[in-house]
This record gives sequence, C-alpha cells and structure tokens, in this order.
Amino acid sequence: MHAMSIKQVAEAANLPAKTIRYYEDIGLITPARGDNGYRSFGETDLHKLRFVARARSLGFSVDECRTLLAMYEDTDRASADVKALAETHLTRIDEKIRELTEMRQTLSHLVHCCAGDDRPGCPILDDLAGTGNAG
Amino acid sequence: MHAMSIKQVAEAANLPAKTIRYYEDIGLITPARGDNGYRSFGETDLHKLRFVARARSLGFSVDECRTLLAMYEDTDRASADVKALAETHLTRIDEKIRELTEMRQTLSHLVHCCAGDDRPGCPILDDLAGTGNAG
DNA sequence: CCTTGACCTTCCAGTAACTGGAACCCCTAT
DNA sequence: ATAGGGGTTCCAGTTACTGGAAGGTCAAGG
Repeated sequence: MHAMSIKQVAEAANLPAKTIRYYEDIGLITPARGDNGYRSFGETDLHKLRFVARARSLGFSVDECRTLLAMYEDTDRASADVKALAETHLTRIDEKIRELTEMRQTLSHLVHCCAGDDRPGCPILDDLAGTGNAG
Repeated sequence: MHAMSIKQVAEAANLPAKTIRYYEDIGLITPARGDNGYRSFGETDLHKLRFVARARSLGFSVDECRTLLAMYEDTDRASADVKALAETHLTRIDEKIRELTEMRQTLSHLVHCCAGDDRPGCPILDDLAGTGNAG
C-alpha cells in the first residue's frame, strides 16, 4: 500500500515522531527503509502504533504493550492470558487511586486548616515537621 | 546531642541509607563527618529527614520538599505561600485521580467483556486494535 | 548551479528519584 | 590474621521519552 514518512505516520497515529523513533529503537516496530535511509511506514506499522498509543493511554507500560502486541499477533493465544494482564493492571490502577485518594484526604485537610494569610504559623508545615499542631 | 550513624538515622527516619546519601548528594541535608570520613547525623538532620519523608509520602516532589524545608526554616514567610504550594499539589493529585479513574472505567469495562477462557477472541485486544468489536 | 527550507538521519544528554553493585576503607572481636 | 558488619565513593540502570546538535536529502526558486 502507500508508504508514509515518519511525519505522516506520526500525525496519523497521533504520536510524536521522536516517540516513534524510540519505539523502533526498542524494537516495538520495524519500519522499512527507503534508498535514502528514510523510514517508510506501511499500514501495519500505523496499526501497531495506534494499538500501542491506545494501550499506553490506558496506562499499560511499554513492555506490557509489547506483550499485548505479541498476543494480538498470536491468533492462537487464550483470551484468559490477555484478561489476566489487564486485571493485574487494573489492580495496580486501583492501588494508585487508593494511594492518591489518601494523599488527597490528608492534604486537603491540612490546606483547609491553613489560614493562608501573611502570618507565619502554618499547620501544613507543622504536620510535616511532626510537631503535631495540625490535628 | 548524640550523633547517629547513617544506619541509625535511616532506621529512625524510616528511609533507606541509600536514599539518605542521595539526599545529601542533592543538597537536601548536610550531615557532619567524623574523623574517619563517616557521616554523623544530629537531631536536626533526623528532623529534616522525617520532614522530607512525610512530604514525599504526601506526593510532593523532592524539589518541592526542598522548598517546603526552606519555608519551614524561614519563620518569617507567610502561610499563604505554603498553602499555595499545597493547593497546586492538590490540584495535580486530583488530575491524576481523574485520569486513573477514567482508565479504570474503560479497562474494567473491557475486562468484564472478556470471556477469559481458552478461546482466542478477546474484546480487550479488539479495542486496542480499534476494530471496534468491544461494545 | 546554488541556496533555502523542510524534511530526514544519528547520537548524546537530560529528566525523577532512587536502586544495585563494585571496589575499597574502618573497626572490633576472635 | 581474619572475619564480620559497618562505612565510603562512583558508575550504571531504571521508565518513557524529550531536546538538541551535527549533518544528509530533496524539491523549488533565482
């Protein structure tokens, strides 16, 4: 089919060209090369890049994207394997949300306790310092 | 007061010794040195390390910890400055939670759609591939 | 033919916050 | 003397890019 330059494929996949070169570096994709040494991307490359972009936007690591791509290309693998990977990731996300929510809780409490005026006394710093004047 | 070895202060601050050396490297703390070149931590060092550990656990960057420490030591600064920093951070946390929640939403939907058996068909991969069979 | 500009290439360095490991020093107890 | 359990420095690796320098390629214009 029609080959694309890196700029074209970058636009089509909505990824920076730099990122695409990086993905080639680490072996996620292997675009063809023209006579002048320029990369030449086909539909398959674009498809893979979009796949990775989507998976990244769901928070999968680049390495997990590699695995997911391999699973996608292996038409024989069990869907259970994919599901297991996704569930692990889901657990990780939940854990992060939990941590952040806890931080949010504490911090928002401290912020509300802080007068935020031109005086020096500050319950936020007191909490960090462990002087216990914040609670 | 009594000086501590890096191991002792690490235990007291609940931080790895490696991290404490790193914090010295980047100038967060400046412990004294004994005749043999060993670091010698005083109460002030321990206090700072605990301060930083607490701030880190609330998600502040190391650089923000530096600022917070400086604010803590500047007994003359307005509490409004501290509050502003904390509020900025709170906003950042909220944004992260929002992103993660969105990921969670999508991913959990896909996971529930996936049979997770030994057959190959998988709505998760279909979604990533953009083939649109995922509902 | 030369230049200009927009492409493309590679490679190196930097980001955040550590972490692991190698090579080596110090001190005490056996 | 040696074994252990400290300590020290420095270098490299982690994640996923991103910025920038130095330089090659190509089409259009004067």
